[in-house]
Amino acid sequence: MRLSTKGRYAVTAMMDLAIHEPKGPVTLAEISRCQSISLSYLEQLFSKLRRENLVRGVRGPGGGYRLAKPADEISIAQIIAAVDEKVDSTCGGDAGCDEGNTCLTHELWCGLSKRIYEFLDGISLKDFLSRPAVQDVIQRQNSASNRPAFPLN
Amino acid sequence: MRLSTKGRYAVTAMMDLAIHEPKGPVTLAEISRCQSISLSYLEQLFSKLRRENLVRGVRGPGGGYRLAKPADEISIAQIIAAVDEKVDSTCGGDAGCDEGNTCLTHELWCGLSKRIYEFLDGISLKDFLSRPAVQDVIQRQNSASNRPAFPLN
DNA sequence: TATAAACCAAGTAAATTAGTCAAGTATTAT
DNA sequence: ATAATACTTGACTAATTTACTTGGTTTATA
Repeated sequence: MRLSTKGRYAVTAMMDLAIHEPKGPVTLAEISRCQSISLSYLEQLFSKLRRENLVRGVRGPGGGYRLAKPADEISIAQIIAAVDEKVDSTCGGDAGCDEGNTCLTHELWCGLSKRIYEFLDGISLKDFLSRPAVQDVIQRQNSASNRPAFPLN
Repeated sequence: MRLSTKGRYAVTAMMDLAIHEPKGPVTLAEISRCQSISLSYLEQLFSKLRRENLVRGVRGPGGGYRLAKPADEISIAQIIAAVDEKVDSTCGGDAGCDEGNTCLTHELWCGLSKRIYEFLDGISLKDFLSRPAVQDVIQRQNSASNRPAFPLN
């Protein structure tokens, strides 16, 4: 488990999708504009998210991306794991330490790493949707058309 | 909060210190050899750990590093925060999104980030010391002299 | 058919991580 | 005192990862 800006981008983008879910697909161009991330970088991230079956692309005009499953089946851990290259990390085994203490600390780290994963796996996108502030946004979007007639490009 | 190999190095090195605490100071050279991390890189990391008052250097022959406080007062979060440069990360505020949804997702991320920190702050080095496998090592080191008469350099 | 979107791939720039080198300073054993 | 040990600091380099760029191709809608 690894935690960097890359993972943050992916998670916030997924939150965006989750929030807009009732409204329909969200385009990467919108996310790019809103979150100030380059479009092509988003494309790369979403290509990985798609490969892990977390999002589904809808092609053509009016298309975009939406969640591939219900928000309560998508955990933060899944999102981060999807975009991070798995650097299998520890316990190469070739260290050759005096007393085997080496692999003891490695083992301890693995244990910690596992706990972090489990922690993040216990938090789903739906947990965010339940926040009052988010609910407000969803309400607003359902009640009125928010697409401006002349979108700024 | 950020989680990378850098933080892992710091945490495993600190585990090492905690395990050897009863025996006395641990030299960076030993950690370098055992964990296959370059000595100078360790020096950089430990310089940061010392600045945050997590370790204490003992100079002169027979010297090394030891924990600056009891193992139950040092959390994983503290260690990782010490070696990571704080990239204050989110909510630059200059994005200028249509409906303020931007800062909503940022806010959600900040909430998550805080929860991760709290989680890691709830895990102390002492938690590792309580593991049976670690206790064995400490026992072995207390009972017999482990320093070889002719250390390999 | 024109357009708006996802999709794809190769390459580049910037940032971070990791390691190296070198010249110190402090401490202790002898 | 002196030498050995070990920490301290800074500047520099290489490798890796992150982020972005460019230039396309498909696909679906209108």
